Amino acid sequence: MSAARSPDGTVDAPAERRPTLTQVAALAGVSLKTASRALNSEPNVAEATGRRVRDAADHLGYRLNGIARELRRGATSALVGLISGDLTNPFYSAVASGIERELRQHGLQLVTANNDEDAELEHALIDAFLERRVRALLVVPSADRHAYLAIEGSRGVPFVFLDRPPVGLDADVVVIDNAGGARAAAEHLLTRGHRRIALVADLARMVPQRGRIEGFQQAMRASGNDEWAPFLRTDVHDVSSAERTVRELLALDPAPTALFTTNNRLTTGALRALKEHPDPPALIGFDDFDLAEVIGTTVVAHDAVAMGREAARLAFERISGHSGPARSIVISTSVIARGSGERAPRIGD
Amino acid sequence: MSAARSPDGTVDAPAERRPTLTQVAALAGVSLKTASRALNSEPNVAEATGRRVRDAADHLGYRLNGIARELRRGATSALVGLISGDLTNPFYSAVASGIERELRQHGLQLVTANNDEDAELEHALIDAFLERRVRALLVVPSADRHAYLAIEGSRGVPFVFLDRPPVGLDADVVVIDNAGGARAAAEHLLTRGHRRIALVADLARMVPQRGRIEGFQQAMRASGNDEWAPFLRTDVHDVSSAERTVRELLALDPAPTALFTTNNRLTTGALRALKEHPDPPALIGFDDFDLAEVIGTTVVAHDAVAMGREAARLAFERISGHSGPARSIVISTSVIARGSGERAPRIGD
DNA sequence: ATGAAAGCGCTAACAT
DNA sequence: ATGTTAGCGCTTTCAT
Repeated sequence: MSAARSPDGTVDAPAERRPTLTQVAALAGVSLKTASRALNSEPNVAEATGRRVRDAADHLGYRLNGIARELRRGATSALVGLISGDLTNPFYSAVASGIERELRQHGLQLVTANNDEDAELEHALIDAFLERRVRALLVVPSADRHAYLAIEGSRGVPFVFLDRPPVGLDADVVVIDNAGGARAAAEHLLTRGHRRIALVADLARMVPQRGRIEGFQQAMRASGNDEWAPFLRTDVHDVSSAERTVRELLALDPAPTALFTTNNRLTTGALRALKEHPDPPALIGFDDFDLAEVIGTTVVAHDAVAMGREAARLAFERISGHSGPARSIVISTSVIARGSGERAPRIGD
Repeated sequence: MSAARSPDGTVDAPAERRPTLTQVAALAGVSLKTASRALNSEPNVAEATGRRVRDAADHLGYRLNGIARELRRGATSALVGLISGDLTNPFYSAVASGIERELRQHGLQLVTANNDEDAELEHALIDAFLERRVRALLVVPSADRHAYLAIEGSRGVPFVFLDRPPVGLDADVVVIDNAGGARAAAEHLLTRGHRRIALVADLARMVPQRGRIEGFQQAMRASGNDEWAPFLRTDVHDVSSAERTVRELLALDPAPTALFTTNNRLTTGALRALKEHPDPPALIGFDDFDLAEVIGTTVVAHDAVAMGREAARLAFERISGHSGPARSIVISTSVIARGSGERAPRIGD
């Protein structure tokens, strides 16, 4: 090995040029092509020749250059891109994990990027990924329009949209049964006698949120209940504003007897507001979370890892040549009763 | 635009070859190099010429080929690799998020891979990333030896290790003050009068775990307390075995009056075991978590996002040519009292 | 079983 | 302001 470190522990200056296959071949005393064959385990290399080439490569610290290989083989990488919101949100990281595990089965590598929930940045990231010739692109979209991607789809870069359908583009999509889950949550509360039910929702312009709001409203309408209307709050986007919103709701007179929060962030905020409340309202949250069982929070659960896995599966089928109409997979939901959603309204409420 | 979809919504078969810069140049009636200049916003292109080239590119659905560019520019990508455990663990996703945000400042892109806590897979992933000519490699190592990477470091691919120092290799590293945090937690419990303190730790072969165990033991020794010894449990690796272990500890006679769990998974398990316990022991957990405030769990907190950010910073400095001795950054910890760690032992205990 | 030549798509260096 | 030539490091094609 050449000097990786000086005796004093100093890491040497970089910038040595990496050895090339030509150098390996020269050192081994064979032609370029023979060296290539040996290092790629191709047939028709004599045992002894192969050994010589591998020794030379080890000696030089040689590694095949994936960039040159990919260029020669058709300028398409083994990378699949994922563009989503911040991975500290457990929903996105669960999705990413599901994708990653599925891709690995097929020797593909996940590249992630955070769109910061910004449409312009998202567009730029998509461009960057396409320049880098990703094999497929998975997007949890923030942007409102994706028609500009149509020509890419036709060139063999499959797109799969997660959580939110694309706008102006007909592509594979994996979504949650938002309306169904919200309807089930609403019915769960109605069945226990609640009428003044507050709905705390995130940005109403986002399609999944709209689905959850509409599912909730459908259930209310179907039951002939309209006492929820004064307690509708939308465009609550982070934990602290959710906490504030819930405090305000509980200060009303009459106050709601139950809450439905439409994602994990808002549920966290609600739990903060309800902490140490002497007589907390019933609560159901969309999205399951790690400690829900410990806290006793009733949730609308769904399998975010499966969502990622299915999306990766769809993408891989397209990569493998599947063509045909755009497909749509719906991830089902289920209400998991853990106590908070089963609290009845007080007598007379 | 050429047919992206047929009238029936069918996505057409892929495999059309992508247009090249040569074709764009031909269509625009300029030379290859002029087209290159125009699309890269280089100087010395006439306004009108630039427009013509861009129109031609749009018309053909052309995108620069990042692979060819990177080959020509020196076979080094704009990618930085991260190899860590599963991103559904909030610790890893927080680290990834910190890295991602820092890299973005410098136009670098994060590529993630999950080592599944397996040393062989980790080695293979490192090889794959190096073949792909990543600019830097960030590793939360699982493997026991990294000496084989020394020659890479000398070739200008900077390595930064997170959470666990590399073995047999002198490279930049960012770690948590494990011993200090554990010592503080132990003292916190000792101060409140606890003597029979249980320690529930993950795999003892992992360096961060060893640091936490040793910090705890140091504090015990310093206080002259040795009643903790029967309650030491290590190699508890997942939520359900942590739950089981804590149940077993509490069934002992005498039972411990306090617990210290050495990471977020184990704390979750302990919380499950303690749920609905009539007289729970005191509890402090290493790693903060979202709902700790709601549940009232005292923790040893540290900034995992900052850890990622610092690691990315170190890597970027090396990419930018910094050479010099390997550096080591220690992320500090603090005990956040939220109730569970302040419960005193029962009188007489 | 091995080798020579061509070229993937682009940018750098050097004209003009 | 634009064009020409060479070549990044590899794999492919076609010899031998």
